[in-house]
Amino acid sequence: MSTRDRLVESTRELLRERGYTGTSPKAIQQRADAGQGSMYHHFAGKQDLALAAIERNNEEMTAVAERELSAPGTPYERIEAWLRREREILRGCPMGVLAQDPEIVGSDDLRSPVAGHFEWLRGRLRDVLAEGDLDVRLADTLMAVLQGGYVLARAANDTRPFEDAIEGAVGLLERAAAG
Amino acid sequence: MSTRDRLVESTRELLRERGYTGTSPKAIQQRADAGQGSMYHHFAGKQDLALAAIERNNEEMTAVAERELSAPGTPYERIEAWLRREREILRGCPMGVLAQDPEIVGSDDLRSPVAGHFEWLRGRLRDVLAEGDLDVRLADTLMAVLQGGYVLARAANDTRPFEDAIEGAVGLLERAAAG
DNA sequence: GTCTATAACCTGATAGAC
DNA sequence: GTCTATCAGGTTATAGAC
Repeated sequence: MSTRDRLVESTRELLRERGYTGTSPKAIQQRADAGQGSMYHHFAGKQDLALAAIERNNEEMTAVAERELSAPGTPYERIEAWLRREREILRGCPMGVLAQDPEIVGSDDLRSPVAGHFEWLRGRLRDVLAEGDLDVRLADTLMAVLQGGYVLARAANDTRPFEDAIEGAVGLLERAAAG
Repeated sequence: MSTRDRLVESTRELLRERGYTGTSPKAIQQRADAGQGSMYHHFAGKQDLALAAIERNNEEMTAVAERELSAPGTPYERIEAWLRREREILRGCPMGVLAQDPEIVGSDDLRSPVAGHFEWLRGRLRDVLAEGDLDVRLADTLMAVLQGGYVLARAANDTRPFEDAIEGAVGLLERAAAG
């Protein structure tokens, strides 16, 4: 792995663990085993590093969700599979934690790529919901259950609130899909 | 307002605007128009200030939710009223933003009071759901829709995802309450 | 209760040698 | 590409005078 790649991977890990505000260039360098000069050779600074990390997150997360949402099965089944996918709940959602960081929310340059991922997902979910004759506004409801589930689980330091939130949503959706 | 009270109110504002990690004692002093020595006379440090701010948030938010959930009306109507209450969406939930801050999640001293608020709300919602013969796990689902709605809205810098998430949830809940 | 001084370290970078 | 030196300012306090 190149120094550049190690810097990006270290940034991704640290952004998820500590958020943008809580992540320093120094910590990134240490985790990547790269020097100060090396880091500033490859990237213009902290924001530039974060943008590269967000782009990688976006690529990976989009690929995973697309696989589930375009799999064989009914619209309900595909959405259920996406909702129930195993997640590292207490580590937080790699994109969601960024969407909550005040410094990211306050900067259009940093916020836009995060917003872009959620826009893509919203659109993709709406397609599948429409295919199943379901209310397309449920795209936001279901995405919110996931993001809020992370919030509640991390507050409780327990995965249970996340799991209950998902099961409750699956139950309601099943009813709507059947009806 | 006493210096002490101004310090607590300034801390509440800053925690909501910038999170725990992004809030410095210096910024609190400046907003409260209090000196360094004054702040350290009233509080042991940043964490102590945050604990006082979280406690005030808890008192206020508990009172507001309790009013809605114990109002006259059917269980469905009371939950709908709570879900649809007007909120300052793009400022984020005062408790939710704390539940997402890595430094808070990583410290039991800071996380516990935040967790306590959500536990209270979960219990109160379960009471109302049970009264309406609804699945009590929906307490977490509905709380998650709210928290996740904030996340999506702030990512988009637009209240629409929050509003759609809530409307979708109200629709599903109405169906379940009718069924 | 409030003030100023001091501390030791971190922050996010820039400069220029190698 | 990577290194070390340097920088102005912030961070989270503690100490002791007033």
